[in-house]
Amino acid sequence: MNTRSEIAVTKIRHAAAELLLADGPSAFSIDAVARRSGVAKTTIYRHFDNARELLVDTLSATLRPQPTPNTGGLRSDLEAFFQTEASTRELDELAQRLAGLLYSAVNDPSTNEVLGELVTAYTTPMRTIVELAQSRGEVDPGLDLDLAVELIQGPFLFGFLVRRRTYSPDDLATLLDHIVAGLTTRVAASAMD
Amino acid sequence: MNTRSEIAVTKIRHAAAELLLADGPSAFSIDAVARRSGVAKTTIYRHFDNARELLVDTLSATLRPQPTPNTGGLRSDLEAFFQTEASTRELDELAQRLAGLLYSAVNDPSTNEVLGELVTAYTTPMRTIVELAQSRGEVDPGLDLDLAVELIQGPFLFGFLVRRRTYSPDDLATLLDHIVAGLTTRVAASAMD
Amino acid sequence: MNTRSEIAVTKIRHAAAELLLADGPSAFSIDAVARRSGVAKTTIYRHFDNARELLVDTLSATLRPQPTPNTGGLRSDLEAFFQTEASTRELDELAQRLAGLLYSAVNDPSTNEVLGELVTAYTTPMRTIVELAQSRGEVDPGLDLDLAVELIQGPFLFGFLVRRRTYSPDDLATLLDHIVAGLTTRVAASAMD
Amino acid sequence: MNTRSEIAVTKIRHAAAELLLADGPSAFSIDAVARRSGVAKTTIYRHFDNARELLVDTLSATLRPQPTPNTGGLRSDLEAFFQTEASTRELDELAQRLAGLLYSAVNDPSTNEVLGELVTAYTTPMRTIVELAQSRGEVDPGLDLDLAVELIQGPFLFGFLVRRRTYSPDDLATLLDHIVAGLTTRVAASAMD
DNA sequence: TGTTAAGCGAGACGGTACGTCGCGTCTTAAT
DNA sequence: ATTAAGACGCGACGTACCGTCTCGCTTAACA
Repeated sequence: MNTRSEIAVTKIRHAAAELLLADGPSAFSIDAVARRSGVAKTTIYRHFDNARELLVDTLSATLRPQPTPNTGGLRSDLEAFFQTEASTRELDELAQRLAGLLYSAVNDPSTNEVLGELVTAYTTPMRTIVELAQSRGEVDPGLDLDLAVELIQGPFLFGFLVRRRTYSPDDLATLLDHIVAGLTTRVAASAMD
Repeated sequence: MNTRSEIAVTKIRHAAAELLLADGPSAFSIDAVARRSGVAKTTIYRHFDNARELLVDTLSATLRPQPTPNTGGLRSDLEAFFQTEASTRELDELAQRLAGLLYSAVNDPSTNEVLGELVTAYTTPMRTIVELAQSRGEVDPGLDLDLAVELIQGPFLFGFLVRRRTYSPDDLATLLDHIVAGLTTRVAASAMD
Repeated sequence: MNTRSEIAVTKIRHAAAELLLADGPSAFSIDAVARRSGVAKTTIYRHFDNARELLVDTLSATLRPQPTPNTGGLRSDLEAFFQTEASTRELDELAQRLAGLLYSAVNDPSTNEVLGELVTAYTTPMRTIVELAQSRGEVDPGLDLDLAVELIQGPFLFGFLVRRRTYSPDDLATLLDHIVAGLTTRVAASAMD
Repeated sequence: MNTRSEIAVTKIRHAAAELLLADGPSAFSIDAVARRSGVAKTTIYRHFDNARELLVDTLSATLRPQPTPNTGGLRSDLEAFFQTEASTRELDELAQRLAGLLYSAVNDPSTNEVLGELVTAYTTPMRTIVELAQSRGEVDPGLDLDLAVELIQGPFLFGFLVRRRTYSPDDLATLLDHIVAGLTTRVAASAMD
């Protein structure tokens, strides 16, 4: 398909992504995208309701899910997952995009829906890792997958987004050790509380 | 002290907080603050370098650290900490402020410093909780406090900021169970990696 | 043509002229013109580079050249010209506009060009009067037209702008008598100096 | 007298004159004068009611009257007067100051009074020149001195302020020839008109 | 010789205008 | 019917200057 619309939208998306990644979110504006893409502002607004929507579209386009490792063990799956992750050097850009997305989502319900879909897509590999561990008996099959994802991803999110830190291999190992220990420990029925 | 400056700054801060909490961050602007506070725009700029700075000032003013519980055990300390936290209903506002802060910090170095101080202030109670647990022998005294904080706070941050969820008492208990299990498990020297 | 631009520019010019004539130049500002005209400030700046340019545009729009009398004689031509002129009661306003224009021109090169064009337009009738007198033999055909204009208009400019005076018919007659006498006298070759 | 007030006023005047002459009227402001003079803004306002007053004070301080030549003849007196004048290269600055003064006077009655005094002071030499010519019989003793001054100074004012031109010696001679011719011609009783 | 009041510096205040940028809407003409 | 081109109203941005207003500190003159 090469309709005029599609060509225009493609140009818009390219220009938007370039602006966002090269010059940061403060350089991102409909006017700037129009200038850079050569597409008229009117046309942009025909395809994106407002600036936030284009921003979110662009942000989410740059957040690509990880592949799902399958090494046969929880600990090594997680290592594989986060090592790939940790090898990325565009952590700063990623943080910018993620923060922008969270900020938009928190202030705008429709963006929040987009975020929901993105989170689903993004956490699917992790859910699969946990499900495999559960089927292997490493993890309590009764453990809610959402909770598991939070237990695993949460510490990294905190370090990444709040502390803006990176992990040394030692730190990464320690973190994973404790996360895996927490996950694999069978826990007393919490209904006692 | 009741100098003219201090009166003006107080008025500015009040108006800024009102605007931010009542009408959301999109209603926040220097002009709006000037109008609402009755303080001249010039005066605002005399005390705050730019709009972002006033925004960050306002956001951080509304993020108040938790008290540090001391119940004699890690698990019960955490319960106390998060139950207080969880009982709050202004989670949405808190999320907005936090996301705004993270978003600003990620795009502006000077804001990032402010965030750093805030994080320090905010995580101090949690560090104390962990230190007490270490002195009691519940937690490995060799565990880095930053990592510990990430292991504890991370899952909640993920749930809170990314998933925008609240926890049922059961979920909360399960989460704490696994977190505590992870923390209290002595872990083999990670130098093996 | 009734394009949007032209409508806007017309509104701007009207409001600017009203402000300038009614409340004086100190009441003239882009913001005030925007308020009164109902045209957005942005739009004003789209058509006028800055406040001074709009001011000069407005000042010059209100300076309209005189018609050229042709009575058959220099003296009576001048009488006709200045009687029309002298009958005007908006001398004060005219002085304001003229002084504003001179002041702007003297401090800004681009305004000076505008002034040059205005002066050309404004002195054309007088040049014609002199040329006719030269063709009739009343005035030395070798006399530079610029000098002639200065000789004629200069005294009135001085009285009008510096002295802020008006002329009684007697005074006017005396002035014209001497001016005409000066012009019609054949003068020795000035190369003697 | 070297009271504190006088020292302050002197500093203010110096700074004001420097600013006005060096950087032009657009650089002239109370704040700038305060900065440059080291005198507090408060003190400036204690001695000058407002910015315009200080501006006019400064402008008039830089306009110094010419000496009165006395060569024994009208034509040579005028030559002497205007040659001195014409030799000055600060014509541009003079034009700026004069235009500023006229502009202020035309828009503010109290400034207009100041202008009146300045004009009187400035035209006194010319009045004296004419009076001498009248006593010599060169000029009609019945000619009003104000009119005479306008006839003489007017053409130069026009050329100077409106045309921003300078005169070649030839042009100057021609101008003076015609002016003198106009002045020395006995004119029929103008009551005929 | 002290005391007191005027004048001073320092600088914040409310206010208005400046000129710029981005938003989202609208109109016109070309494709 | 869709697009390009670009003006429009709106409103925030951050800056400069206006003239006013405390404040203490310093002088000078008076008691």
